[in-house]
Formats: sequence, C-alpha cells, structure tokens
Amino acid sequence: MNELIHLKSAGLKSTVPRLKVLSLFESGNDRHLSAEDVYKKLLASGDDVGLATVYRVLNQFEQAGLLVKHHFEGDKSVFELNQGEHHDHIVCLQCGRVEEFYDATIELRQKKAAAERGFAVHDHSLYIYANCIKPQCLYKS
Amino acid sequence: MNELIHLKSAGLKSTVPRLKVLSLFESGNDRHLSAEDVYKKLLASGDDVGLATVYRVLNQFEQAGLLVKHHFEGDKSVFELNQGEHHDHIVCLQCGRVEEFYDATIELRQKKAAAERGFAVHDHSLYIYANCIKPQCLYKS
DNA sequence: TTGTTAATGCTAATCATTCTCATTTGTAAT
DNA sequence: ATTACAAATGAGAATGATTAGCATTAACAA
Repeated sequence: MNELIHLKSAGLKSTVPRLKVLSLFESGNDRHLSAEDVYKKLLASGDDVGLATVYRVLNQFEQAGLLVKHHFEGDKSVFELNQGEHHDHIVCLQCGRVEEFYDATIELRQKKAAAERGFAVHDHSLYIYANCIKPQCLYKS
Repeated sequence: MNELIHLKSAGLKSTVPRLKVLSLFESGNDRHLSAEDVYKKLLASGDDVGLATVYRVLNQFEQAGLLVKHHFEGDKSVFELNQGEHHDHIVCLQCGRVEEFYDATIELRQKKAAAERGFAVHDHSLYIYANCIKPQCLYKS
C-alpha cells in the first residue's frame, strides 16, 4: 500500500492512526479538511482515534511535507494533500466551496515585489474570498 | 480633533476608550497592532481600559471601516488604519517587519482567475512570508 | 518474543477572543 | 445645568481551537 511508503520515506513510524489519517486524505473525497473534520470522519467510520492524536498527526504530516496547512479566514485551519505544485485558493463565503488555481504571473510578481523591498520569499498565501455565481450555491456547507 | 469627526461620521458614540484607541493608530508609530498590543500600549501610557473593550472597539472600528483586520500566519490578528487604498503585505519571519505593497497586475489577475471559475470576488488576502535581506534584521520584534 | 522507545488517548491547560452582567458614561431632552 | 436612558465599559467567566502532561499501549529491531 501506498501510504506505508509515504510514511516510511517521511521518517515516520507506520501506526494505525497515521495510516487512517493519511488514507482519508488520499481517498480524495474532500481535499480540504480541518482537524475536527478528520476526527469526525474517523469516528464515523468506526475508527477510534483521539482528537489530540489527530492534531499531532496532522502537524507531523505537515512538517514531513505530506500535507499543507492553510488558514482560511479566521478560525480553524485546514489541511490538504501536498501534491508538489503550489496553488492558491478561492473560497466561497456562502457554501464553502474551495477552488484551487495557479497563476504564474502572480507568482512572479510576488517574488519581484519582495525582492525590490529587500526580502527573500520564504512562503506566501493568497486566499480569495468570494461568492459563487452558480445557482447551486444556495446551501451552506 | 480629528478622531472625534471619524467616530461621529462612523455612527459611533465618542467615548474615552474609543478616542484613545483611535489616536493610537493615528499617531502612526506602529501601523500594525494586535488587540494585545493596543491593550499594552494603553496600559503603558497610564490609560486604563479593559482588554474586552479593546477587542470590542477594534471590531467596531473594523465594521465601521476605520480599521482593516489581517490574519498573519497563525494566531492573533492585527489591525491597521484604513486609508482607502488596498494593499498586500510582506512579513519578515525573523524580525516581524511588515512592508506593504500594491501590484495592479496581481489584483487584476486575481479577479480574472475568480471570474473564470464562477466566483465574484468579495475580498482577498495576500501575505508573503519572507526574510529580510538587510543586516539590520538580526533581532526579533 | 521481548524490550525499549515512540505513539496514543485521556484530561487538563493555554491562548486568543467573546460573552455576561452589574456599573458607569455620553447625550439628547428638559 | 440636570435628568433619564440607552449604550458603553470593565472584570471575570465562558468558549473554541489547539497543545501539553502523563500513564498506557503499540511498533519494530534484536
């Protein structure tokens, strides 16, 4: 199984909670999950992990580069599988739909803006908060 | 005094705590302040306001459009005077220096990216986390 | 199979922020 | 000026997300 390899090569011992969390993300049903989301989903599938462990595992995975953490507006943070290519996010304020996008020009100009001001870019986050135009966006997530 | 006008036209009753908070921001010594920062600065100048009041006032000012709230990496949020023109931020991860910038192309392409995907932009936030190149960045804020 | 070390699962603690509510203050009308 | 009343304040409790502490359990190498 795929997950095992990931854990090993990340220098993480392969434990039951870690495998479950990882395969949750790899199942791909929801790309963006908060710790609470993960916890609930695991409980729902009968898997019995502690919330503290979920937090720990998510942070370890982030450190190991398996997941990326995002802070959408305000409160809780969400994680997504790290698939190599950086991208930014558009979040619908009504239904919570999250769309990913990448714009090379934006990336470039960011680097430039930083360099001009005496900074070396380490990281950056761009979130667009918006409203769906489509009619199917009438329900709250 | 200037502050009084601002409060009035924002539909806010002019009270002692509100005037103090507002003039703190208008003094311009620090553009970006957290609730905690404001609280401490007021205490330091012998002004005796409650932390809860600081939070309340900051949020009211944000609602009223006098201040803008930002969520830099992670935890606490910071406020800055709203001077009309939107801008993005570069934050030094070492010393905490915050630099503001505006790039019309970036703005434009954001709008475009959103529109193409069926979103109407409501708001957006772009933070660049970086390291100062300059040598004077050797101290923590 | 065993032993050691790291990982887990509770629960309590922490941190930022909000809420409650009794007391005080601004203000518009007297 | 005074009064009257709603709105604002302050202190501390409450909340929500996240982390820490610690006794118990599970990986994995020998």
